[in-house]
Amino acid sequence: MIDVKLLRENPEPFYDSARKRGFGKAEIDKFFTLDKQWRSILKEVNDLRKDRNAYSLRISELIKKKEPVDEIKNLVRKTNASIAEKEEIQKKVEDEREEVLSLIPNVLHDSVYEAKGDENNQFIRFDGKALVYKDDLKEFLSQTLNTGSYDISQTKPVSHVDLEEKLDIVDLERAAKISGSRFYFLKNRLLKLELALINYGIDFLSARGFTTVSPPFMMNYDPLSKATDIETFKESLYKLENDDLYLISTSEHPIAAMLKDEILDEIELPIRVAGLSPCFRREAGAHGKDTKGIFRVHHFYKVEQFVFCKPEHSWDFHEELTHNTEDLLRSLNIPFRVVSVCSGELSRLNAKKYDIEAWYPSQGKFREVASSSNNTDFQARSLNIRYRTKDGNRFVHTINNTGLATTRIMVCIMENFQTAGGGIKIPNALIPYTGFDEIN
RNA sequence: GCGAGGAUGGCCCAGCGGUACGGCGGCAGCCUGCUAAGCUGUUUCUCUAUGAGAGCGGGGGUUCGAAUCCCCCUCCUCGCGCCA
Repeated sequence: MIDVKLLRENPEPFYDSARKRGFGKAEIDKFFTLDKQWRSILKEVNDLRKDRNAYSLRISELIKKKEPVDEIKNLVRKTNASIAEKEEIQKKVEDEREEVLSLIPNVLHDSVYEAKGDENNQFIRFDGKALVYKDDLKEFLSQTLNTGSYDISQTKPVSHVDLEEKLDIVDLERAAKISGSRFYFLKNRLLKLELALINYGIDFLSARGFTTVSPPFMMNYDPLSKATDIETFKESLYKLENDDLYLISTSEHPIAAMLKDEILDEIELPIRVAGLSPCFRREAGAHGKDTKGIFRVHHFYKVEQFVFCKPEHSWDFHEELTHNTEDLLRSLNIPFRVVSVCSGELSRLNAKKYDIEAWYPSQGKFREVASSSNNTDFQARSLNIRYRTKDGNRFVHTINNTGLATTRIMVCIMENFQTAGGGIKIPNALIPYTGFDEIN
C-alpha cells in the first residue's frame, strides 16, 4: 500500500509511476474523489460521536445526583440512529476507497526504464563463460550486448528433457498419472542433487549473516493478501477447500508477514532472513509454455533471501541481495546475465526489480532463475511493520531475492555441464554435498 | 477432538457496566559539577488537528453507556485423548 499522506501532499510521483507502468490516472483520480467524500463523512460521524459521548457523561452525572435521565436517553437514542445511518455510508465509501487505494502502484525508482514487455528489460551485466551452440551465437551476443564471453559448441547440447529420461532421474509420466501435468518424481542422483543444492544454498546465505528459517507452507488470506498483490496473483495460487489457507508460492510471503503488526527497535535492523520452502504454483497462465521436463512445474524448493531494513539502506541491500545470488551462481560456474526489469513488467509492489537469468545452452536462451525486488515501504505498510525512531515510528523497507530455486538450477546444471559420455558433471562446490561428481 | 484457564498500549500487569490503574523500557526535558539516583511530560491509529474520534484478540448482541454482561469465531497455555 502506498502512503496516503504523501499522495495527498505530492501526487505527481504517483501519477508518473502509474503512467510509466501503463496504468491510467483513473485510479488515483478516483481515489481522490472517494478520499474527499470519506473524510467529510468521517468528520460528520466523529462530531455525532462527540455529542453522544457528552450525553453519556451527562447521564452518569445525573444518575449520581439521582436526577431523571429519560429525556437525555432519548437524545442519545436519536443520535445513535443518525450515527448508524452515516456509518453505513461511511463503510461503503471506505471500502471503495480502500479498494482503489490497493490498486495504486508503488513509486518507481528513477533508474527503472520506461517500457512494456520483457524484451525491453535493460541489460546490466553478464558473468561467466557460456557454452553457445554455433547457431545461437548471434542471439547470445545480442542478449549480452556483445559483452558475453563464450565457448562455441559445434553440436547442439542435449536438452534437459532428454537427459532426464535417458539418465532415469525424473519420471513425469507416472507423476502425470497421479497428479497431472507439471508434476514429477525426482529420482536417484537428481534427488541427491536437489538436497545438495538446498544445503549449499542455506550454508551460503548462513555464512553471509542470514538467519535461516523454514516457514509455514500455507497462509491465511489476510496476511497473504498484505504480503503480495493477491487479487492479481490469485489464479496462480492453490487454495485449500476447507480452510482459510493458501499454499505459498514463495517463502517471501510468510517471511514478510512474519513481522506483521510489529514495532521493531532500531538496533534490530537490518534483519536478514533466508527461507527454505517448497513453492506451489498453479501456472494457470502458462499453457503450452515449457510443458516438458521440470523447468516449469507446480512445485519446487527455493532458498529465498529477505531483508527488513531502514529506508535509507534499502537500495544498498537491493544490490547486496542481487550480488549474493550472482556470487552463488558464479560459485557453481553457471553463466548468467542481470537485467533491470522495465516499468511495464513490475508488480505493483516493486519499486525496482532485477531478474537474474542463467544461460541454457540447449534452449539457446537466458531464462530467469532469480528475481531481486525492492518493495521499499509498500509491503511493510500493508503488513504494518514499523521500527521506532526518535521522531516516531516509521515503516521498514523490504527487499527480497531468490537465492536458489532447485528445479531451475538443476535444469541449468544438466544443460551446461554435459560430459562426453552423456552424463552430467556436478559443479565442484557441490561435490561435498552430493558425494559424487557426475550423474550418469 | 474433549475439558479448564487465558488474550488489555513496545513489554509486564490492574480494572470485570460510567469512558484504560500502575510498573518496566524508549524518547524529550528538568535537576544534580559525574554513564548514579530523582522529578516532569510523552509513548497506537485516523481526521479539516491548541481540537476531536477510534482502539482492551476478531465479529455480532444487550444497554443511554461495554475492556467489563451474552453469543459466535480465532489463537495461546495446561490437562486428557488420538497420532507421524
